[in-house]
Amino acid sequence: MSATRDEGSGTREALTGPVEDYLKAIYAIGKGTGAAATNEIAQRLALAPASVSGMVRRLADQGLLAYERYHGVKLTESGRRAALRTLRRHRVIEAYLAEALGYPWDRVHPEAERLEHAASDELVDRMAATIGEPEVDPHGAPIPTRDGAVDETEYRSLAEMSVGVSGSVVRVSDEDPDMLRYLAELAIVPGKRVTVKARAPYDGPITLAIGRQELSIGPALAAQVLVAPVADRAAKRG
Amino acid sequence: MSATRDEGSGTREALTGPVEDYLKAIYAIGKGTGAAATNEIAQRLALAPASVSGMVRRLADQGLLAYERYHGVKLTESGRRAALRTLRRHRVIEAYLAEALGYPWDRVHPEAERLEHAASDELVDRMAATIGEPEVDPHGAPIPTRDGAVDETEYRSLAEMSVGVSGSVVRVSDEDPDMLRYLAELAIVPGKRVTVKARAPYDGPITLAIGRQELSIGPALAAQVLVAPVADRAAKRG
DNA sequence: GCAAAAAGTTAGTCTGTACTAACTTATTTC
DNA sequence: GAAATAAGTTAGTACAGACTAACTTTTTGC
Repeated sequence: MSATRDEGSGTREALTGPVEDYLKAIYAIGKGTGAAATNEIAQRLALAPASVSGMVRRLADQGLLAYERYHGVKLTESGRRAALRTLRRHRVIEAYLAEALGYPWDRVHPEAERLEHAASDELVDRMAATIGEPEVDPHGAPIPTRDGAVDETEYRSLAEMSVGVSGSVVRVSDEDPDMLRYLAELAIVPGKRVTVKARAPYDGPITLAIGRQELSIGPALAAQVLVAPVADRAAKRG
Repeated sequence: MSATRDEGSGTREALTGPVEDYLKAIYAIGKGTGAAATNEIAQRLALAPASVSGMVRRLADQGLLAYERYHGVKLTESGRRAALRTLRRHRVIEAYLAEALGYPWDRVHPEAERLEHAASDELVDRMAATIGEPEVDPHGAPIPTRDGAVDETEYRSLAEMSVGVSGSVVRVSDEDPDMLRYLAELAIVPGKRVTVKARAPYDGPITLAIGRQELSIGPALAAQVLVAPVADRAAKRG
């Protein structure tokens, strides 16, 4: 607490790729406000925990994180802004690749993962404008605005819905290409209306109605599909 | 010549950004075949010559360069291929930014300079396809094909043309935004027909006819504008 | 409430890419 | 062809970001 060095001015110098990745990971874990554990960060970034300890210290020195030894980290306001800037880049790029360049939705993620560190704000804004300022990326994740506002609504997953309840798919996890292809095959994509028809005990399969189709998926998959509640008269009519 | 380590296999591992920059610079200096001097590379990349000595050694170890101490470097076949891959990325990206996203031609270069290291081959190919497989970038530089073929025609610059001769502007240097804006103002852009009307002695201004306009530019600027010869009947009719 | 397990940190090392300062080789000039 | 200059190299250092191994702190389970 001696506060000798005056860091914290550091908000304008461009961040490196790895730094942006740390901030994104911490944001994702803490959902904006919560704390992130060293091991969780390490796992998400596929790094050794020791590497995270080192980096986290540096980011705290730069005023991007609040860090207390042995007790995880939280984003500061400036860290949060930086994370959201990167998230915006990532999602705008994903949306642009899909819309303007015909990328299939299972392949936008890795490309965006690299481009997000290289694209300028101007480029990202032009991309967004070109495809009509989308509000979500191809997987349904909300795109932060230029000034760092995001919809942080928490949705429930298909795995948490009771039998008989209907909902509208709003978002699916974007990182596993195989899973995305499978979901697309099943027509489980953002915007679709689904109803939980049955749920087998002991973590068994969940049976869904989508349009006229009925199908079953495992609970692990169901947990990756986020759903918004829907006025339930539709649930009765299937 | 003991050939203990088997390098040279190294053609498939992705190259780092700095490595791609070195290869591009060496290609640009040697125009594909010639040799590049340490100091020239250093100057082009804005690095200390000592740094270049170090990197050049490593690139030679990887089989990308032929290097003889105190005597500069040359690209090997594999180095040349890598350089052309980066050059293709760069120029396709420039063309795409201008065509598809409305970037002004004086601002595509720095953006492409960063994106060229992050974009996948697939992305670059999709960009090229989307804008109709262009053969040149916005400054007139030829775009290498997927399999590494480039038009290496050497054109003469406006500074080298004799009075009375006409030509068609094929290419301008792409690195100085101010210069590009000025050239655009003067309508000296690829495709334009120009005729050298006069040339003042002692490195004085060069007077050109472009369409109905007549204007003078300094020899330094003229040297940055490459021109293809044109059947000279047009020269008389101005 | 203490031992075992889990989580986190430090210490020391490595690689890539840069730097400066000092030295060596090549080229130019008279 | 030797001295001066230019060009290029080595030696030593730095920094970012990663690693493993060994240690410390916190949490958990009985």
